[in-house]
Amino acid sequence: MLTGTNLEYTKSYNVRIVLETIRLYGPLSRVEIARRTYLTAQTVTNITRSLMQSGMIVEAERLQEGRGAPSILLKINPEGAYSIGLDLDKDHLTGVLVDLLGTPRQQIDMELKFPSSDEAMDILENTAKELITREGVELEKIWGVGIGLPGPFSVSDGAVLKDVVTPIGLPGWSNVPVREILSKRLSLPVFLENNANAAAIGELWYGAGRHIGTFFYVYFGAGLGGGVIINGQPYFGYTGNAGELGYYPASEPFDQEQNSQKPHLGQFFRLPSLYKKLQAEGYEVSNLVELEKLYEQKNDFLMGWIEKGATHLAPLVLAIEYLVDPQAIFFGGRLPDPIINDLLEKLKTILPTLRIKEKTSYPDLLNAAAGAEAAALGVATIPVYESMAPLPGLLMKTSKNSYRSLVRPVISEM
Amino acid sequence: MLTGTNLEYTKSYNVRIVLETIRLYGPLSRVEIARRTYLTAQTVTNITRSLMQSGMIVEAERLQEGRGAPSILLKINPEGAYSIGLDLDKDHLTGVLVDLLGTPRQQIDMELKFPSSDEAMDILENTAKELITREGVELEKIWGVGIGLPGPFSVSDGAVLKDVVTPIGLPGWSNVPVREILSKRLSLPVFLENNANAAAIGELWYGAGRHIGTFFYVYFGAGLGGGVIINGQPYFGYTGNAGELGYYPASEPFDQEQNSQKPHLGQFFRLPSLYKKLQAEGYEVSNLVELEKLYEQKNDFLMGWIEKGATHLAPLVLAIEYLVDPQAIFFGGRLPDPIINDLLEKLKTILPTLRIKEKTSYPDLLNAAAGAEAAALGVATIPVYESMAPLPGLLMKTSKNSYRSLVRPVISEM
DNA sequence: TTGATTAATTCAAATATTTTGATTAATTTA
DNA sequence: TAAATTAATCAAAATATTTGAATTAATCAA
Repeated sequence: MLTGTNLEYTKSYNVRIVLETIRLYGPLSRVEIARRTYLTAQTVTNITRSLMQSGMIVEAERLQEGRGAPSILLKINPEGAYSIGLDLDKDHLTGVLVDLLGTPRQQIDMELKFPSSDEAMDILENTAKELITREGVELEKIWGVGIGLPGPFSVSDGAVLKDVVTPIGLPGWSNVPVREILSKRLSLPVFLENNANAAAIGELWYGAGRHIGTFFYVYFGAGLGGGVIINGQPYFGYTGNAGELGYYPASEPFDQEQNSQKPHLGQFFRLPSLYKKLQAEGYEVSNLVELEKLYEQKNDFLMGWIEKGATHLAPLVLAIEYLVDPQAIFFGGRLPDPIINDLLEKLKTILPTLRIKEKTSYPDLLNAAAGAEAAALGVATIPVYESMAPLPGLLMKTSKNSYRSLVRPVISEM
Repeated sequence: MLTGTNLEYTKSYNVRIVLETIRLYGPLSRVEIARRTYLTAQTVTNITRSLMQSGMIVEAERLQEGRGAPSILLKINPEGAYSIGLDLDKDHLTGVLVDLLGTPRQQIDMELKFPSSDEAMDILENTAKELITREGVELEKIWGVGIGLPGPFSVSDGAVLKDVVTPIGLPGWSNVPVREILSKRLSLPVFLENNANAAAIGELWYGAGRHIGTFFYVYFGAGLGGGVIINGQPYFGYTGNAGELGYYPASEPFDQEQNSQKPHLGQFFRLPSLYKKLQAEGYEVSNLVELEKLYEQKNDFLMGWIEKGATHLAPLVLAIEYLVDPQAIFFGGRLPDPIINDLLEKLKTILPTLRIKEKTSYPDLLNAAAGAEAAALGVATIPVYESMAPLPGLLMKTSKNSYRSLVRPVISEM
């Protein structure tokens, strides 16, 4: 898979480069795009012409500054395409329909309790269809459906593309061909991703990651997950579980129920487990709104939980710092914003006590842009990312040009 | 830095793809190269013609199998180019001159004691010149000089390209323009790299990494370092210190002298510190040969040291497994081979006790191909890598096409 | 008001590289 | 010995970018 390239591939790549430049820095004039991409103005004219014909971009106002002909600004057409994201976890489903700029147009939330794979397929299908109906958009304009599932996955054959999944967090699921089932039922391209990676991709494409190329994303879902973005590209690891820090061993057990398993970090951040502990203390908390309310009351037990969480997270954050050396570490997902912020503050005081002082800069610890629906927005960006991002693999003559295809795939003897 | 591409870039990339295909799988016929790269036979003919003219490849024997015209096999010409690697550490210098196939032609070893930057510049210059004289090769055929220094580096301005360095491990060094000084004195391109990254690049280019795209390299030098290879590309991290696990905090202090610093893993694996401990126990050991001899005697104290080392390394190896998820973790550098092997065996028994059982495959723990001179061979490959590797950045219209340039560089507002 | 200047965009031709189709050469097979 | 097969190459076609000139639309200065 060490393949050459040609003009044809060059073109499709340049189209995406132009599109991405407009998306990130637009509205921009053709000449300005040429200046930034080092393409010629003529090439940009050619490319933008076809992009306008396909409705992906539109001309905006003229910009008059100084002498000469005023430039015509180009911008992404939000209605140029749509995408659907469905984030499924042990205890809930969030579905969103977004436009080309990532703006949510429709959203559906649902409480669940460990759905079986058959139940889940029906729920996912119906939610997608309901979103499309509500927005009243024709099927051709929808680029695809991204589906988020809780990682890690048990990958039986080492396949990088996870079409058939066995999510460890969803009991009873075993080698479910999610992609095949739903793409057939919905007549749309379907992409599967673990929700931590999805949240990271969302942050990369629409959030602060637009201007940060290398970051780690710590995702609070039903448990604890992680996603890695390296040089502007999602990084999945050899088995597809890179960044999965939920099962990192901990020194003490956190969860009485799950004492069959060795103690690990994900146990601590399991929301149902936190609710149960709070209920044992006499606080009636069973959802995020109530949790945030309790936090606003500066509840002692909750404060202690956050402090303890930061203490347990710190060594792993340090390992991320030393091993991955990212520009930033984002924290996001299904915890109330103020609680994440508090956790970050506490981490920021703990980390310096652990570090051996020698570097001049350390990764920023940041609260992720999208809130509780981060994963849903994240998976919704995958079809868009797949169609729009200037993936380096596009320049090579390989048949698979997925966002999951590697820059230089593992070399195999032929 | 989101740049387009064109035919010119396409060509230089295809040239490297052909070269790399021959290097990895050669000798190969033109048609076979075409089949593997998805280029046409005609294109391969054109490219190989110019590669033969520049002396990088040569025709080998004809291969007669079955009907049709026998194919003419092509292979890398070892004498097509040479490269020099100089690995400097706190206590030694290793210099090698290698040919295009990475075969060492000349080697120089030297014991040192914390050389000042001025002393080091002289030693490096003289060693390079001596290597060239001994081999008797003309300067034009030498693609460059790679210089390995102990990481981590203090990067004052966040520059990714480390032309001016302040290695923390070499006291007295401060913002030394190593690249400028030595490229002037030697009239050759000079590349700087920390020796763990260099060893990893060496393993990638000439070792087992030829067929493993994503791996971590744990490097035993004067202290403990690490290098990361992701999808066949060296990964450096945002500050250039990715994989630097030497300063990861440890639970107990290992080194009485350095008790001013907080305890960290690098202290444990410091060779001088081990020698001192052994001497305190009454064993006269002060170099690698004597250390290996002691190991062959199954010395109790040394065995205990290895066991303890494995115990302290295990949680970090697990973090690599969870965060980076590589196909393999290599262990190499300046520890005798049998000791590394022993350490690996012990790690392999400790790790399963730490893991929460849920994955079907784990990274292979492997002894690196090159021995004590891994870092020197590694830095020697950098000029070759820079000239030959099909770096994805080559396809983009950026001025800097170094092996350190990113696939999709950090996006900056213009 | 008008012509000169400036800058954005586009048309048309040139350029460079890959691809396509045909040709030549070398070997095996019947 | 002729047909079949495969490797390698020649020559022409195809395709995208680049180059250079032309067009368009604004400002500036007399």
